[in-house]
Amino acid sequence: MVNPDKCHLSSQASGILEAHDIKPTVNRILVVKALQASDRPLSLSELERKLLTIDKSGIFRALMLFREHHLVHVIEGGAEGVKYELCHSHDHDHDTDLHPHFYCEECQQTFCLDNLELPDIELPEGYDAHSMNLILKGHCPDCRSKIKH
Amino acid sequence: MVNPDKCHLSSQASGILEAHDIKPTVNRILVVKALQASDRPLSLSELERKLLTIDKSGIFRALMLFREHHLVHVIEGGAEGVKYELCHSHDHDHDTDLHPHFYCEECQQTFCLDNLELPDIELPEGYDAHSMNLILKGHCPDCRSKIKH
DNA sequence: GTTCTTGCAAAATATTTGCAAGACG
DNA sequence: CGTCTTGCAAATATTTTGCAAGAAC
Repeated sequence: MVNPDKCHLSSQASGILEAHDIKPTVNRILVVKALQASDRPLSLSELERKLLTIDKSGIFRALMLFREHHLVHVIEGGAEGVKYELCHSHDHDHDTDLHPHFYCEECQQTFCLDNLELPDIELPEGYDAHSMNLILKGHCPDCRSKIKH
Repeated sequence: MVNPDKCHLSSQASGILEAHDIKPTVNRILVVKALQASDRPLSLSELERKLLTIDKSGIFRALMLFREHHLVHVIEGGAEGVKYELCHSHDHDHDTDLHPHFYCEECQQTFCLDNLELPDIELPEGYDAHSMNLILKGHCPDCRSKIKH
């Protein structure tokens, strides 16, 4: 659970990192800010393009660390490999704010459908799930209107 | 829609291929049979390991062709990249038999939950989806019992 | 003979690690 | 000083393509 003492700094990147028990180094702060600045999940290579001062291995290691500490979660599917997105929940031990995503096959962007809930799936006896990855594919509103006209 | 004339051979791999308007070559038949023999989706490298006589590029090209002709669909997420699964529907122009999958983080296998339906997601205005990829992650019944004891 | 299919090699992508130098405390 | 972090280079892994030889029709 979240420790309230750790939260009052959360709007700053370094505060977020500390709240997740991650030492806030310069590079890590930049990675968090890049993720904060985006309204959609970003792949490693997208982050590389935005963070020219950091080597990709550094970005990668930051993301792995963030994932362990439940500061980012991972979205698979769509294309261009795995994408990363900041967790917005205040639960620092689990990924509780997962939501569906939409991958546009035209512009190849992944959108968060964060006002939609993940469905409740009744698993067969014996299965034990702790997370869900749901991606819809098709055309986003922008591309759809461009194609029409 | 399906042409009934094309269907009476469908239990044979070559019949399935023809029903999907794919010329049944030796290699393609082998790929179809490998997929038929599996109760779960297979990745390209898993197919490579099963089909030692065919080069991976050949398997890859067969799968791409099958995908275009809606003979396989693609499951993303889990790990070890993309997996392929035979379509079982008789609709040769769309993927209509999609279902959720379960990825076991212990044995790293992907299971079909083909008795479960994909949920109905109410997309926001403007989005237009034609397919859905839903993967649950956790532990499968086998691994779960092994871990317990 | 023309088109289709295949294997091989290699390119293109993506992910991950080793290691030594430097920063931090 | 000892530990943690970083950049660089390189190893892995995965997917995809070019091309020429051979098969199919």
